Amino acid sequence: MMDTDGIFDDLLDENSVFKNKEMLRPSYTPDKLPHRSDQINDIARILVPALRGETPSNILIYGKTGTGKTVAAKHIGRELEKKGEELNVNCSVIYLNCKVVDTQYRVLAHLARHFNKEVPLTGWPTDQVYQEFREVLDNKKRVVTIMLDEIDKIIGKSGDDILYHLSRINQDLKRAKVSIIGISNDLKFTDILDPRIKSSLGEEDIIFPPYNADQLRDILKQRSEPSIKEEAISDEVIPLCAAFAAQEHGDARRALDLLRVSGELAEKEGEKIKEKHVREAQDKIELDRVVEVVKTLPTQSKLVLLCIIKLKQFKDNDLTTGEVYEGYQELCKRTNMETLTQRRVTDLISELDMLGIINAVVVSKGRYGRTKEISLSISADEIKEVLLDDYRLSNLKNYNLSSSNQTKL
DNA sequence: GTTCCACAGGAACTATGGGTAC
DNA sequence: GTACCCATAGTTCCTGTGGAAC
Repeated sequence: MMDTDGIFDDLLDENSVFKNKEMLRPSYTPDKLPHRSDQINDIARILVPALRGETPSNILIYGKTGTGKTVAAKHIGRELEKKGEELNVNCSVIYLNCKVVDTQYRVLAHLARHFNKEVPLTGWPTDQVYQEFREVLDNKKRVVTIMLDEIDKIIGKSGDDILYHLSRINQDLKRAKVSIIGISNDLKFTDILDPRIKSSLGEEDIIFPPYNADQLRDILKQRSEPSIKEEAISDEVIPLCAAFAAQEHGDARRALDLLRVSGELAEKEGEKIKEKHVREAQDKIELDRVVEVVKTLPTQSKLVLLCIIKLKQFKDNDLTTGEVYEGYQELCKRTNMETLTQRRVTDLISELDMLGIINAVVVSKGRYGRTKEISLSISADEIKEVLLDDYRLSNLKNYNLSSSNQTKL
């Protein structure tokens, strides 16, 4: 008999700080959305013709991540379908995330399948899928609201055509009526839209502004009451989570993540949630984000990053593009990898900068040229481990860049 | 004021691979 | 099955640039 029998019994018996952790996950849609009643009422006012069997105006919803756009849209969608059932009006809402369903063909196929029309994953001409969708949609009287989340992800990716078709589909329909809700993080995405699509799609614009710290506190209170045991949380925790998330452009998702991770850390230590757990959670979330980004970098970017980390071991002040490129060439030779041009490596450095992994500033050193000063903005040790996990880079574990390189530094 | 360095970064192009049309 | 389209990654070529040195 193994002494690990009943391991789950022990863990289940542990004092948990949570009553229902699921309510703190971003995927959970609450019944009430604090501080979004104006936006919800505006959208509802635009959609109410659907309940009378008329076509609602198309809507574009804008707002940064974590401002409640998707949650609000889904909430309204549910309410609309519920009310439609009560009133015996055939009113349906189809939600699509354009980051996942990201081509014209896939969008149309997804819509057709919603009405039980079988469409192969590939093979049909897009026009045929459109025709099939239109026919199945129009076979009875109904009002359909199509929600296209992250709509900016299909713009310019043959997505202009699908938006053009969908925004004009009502002209080809006899019984059914369609309205479109586009949801975007990018306030400027309509700038690159065809003006014809822009005018028909954006009949109504709704903006979701970022939450401030007070509003985030209300949201956290509302979610924490049913999800965290009252005696398991200190008073300062919610205001601190709200303050941290308010600094990150008022992101409610970040605030909820902070609270959930703080709870998990406190639970692991068998304590109630305190300020220190929030601060630890803040670091953990940031590190997890960076680790995730680094893991999914292309190998060449990983090599550039590893080169920067290795060079920084021997140099206190910032590195220049030239130094990094020299070191990078050496690592390429060592790993038998193809060496990219300096032009390309410059771009990779800029990309790493944009991801917040390194900090690269263009500086002029007068007669000694113009370059980028590069420093790390993350903890080198943890990221180095992640990079060396890549089998193509693993033989660089104990390799130091050549002495000629280091003496120059 | 001019020169010069060490790049930055734009533009135009090619190669490649996956999706789409027929 | 094949031709075509398009996005992405990368290259080559080029002009532009801030400021120390002269």
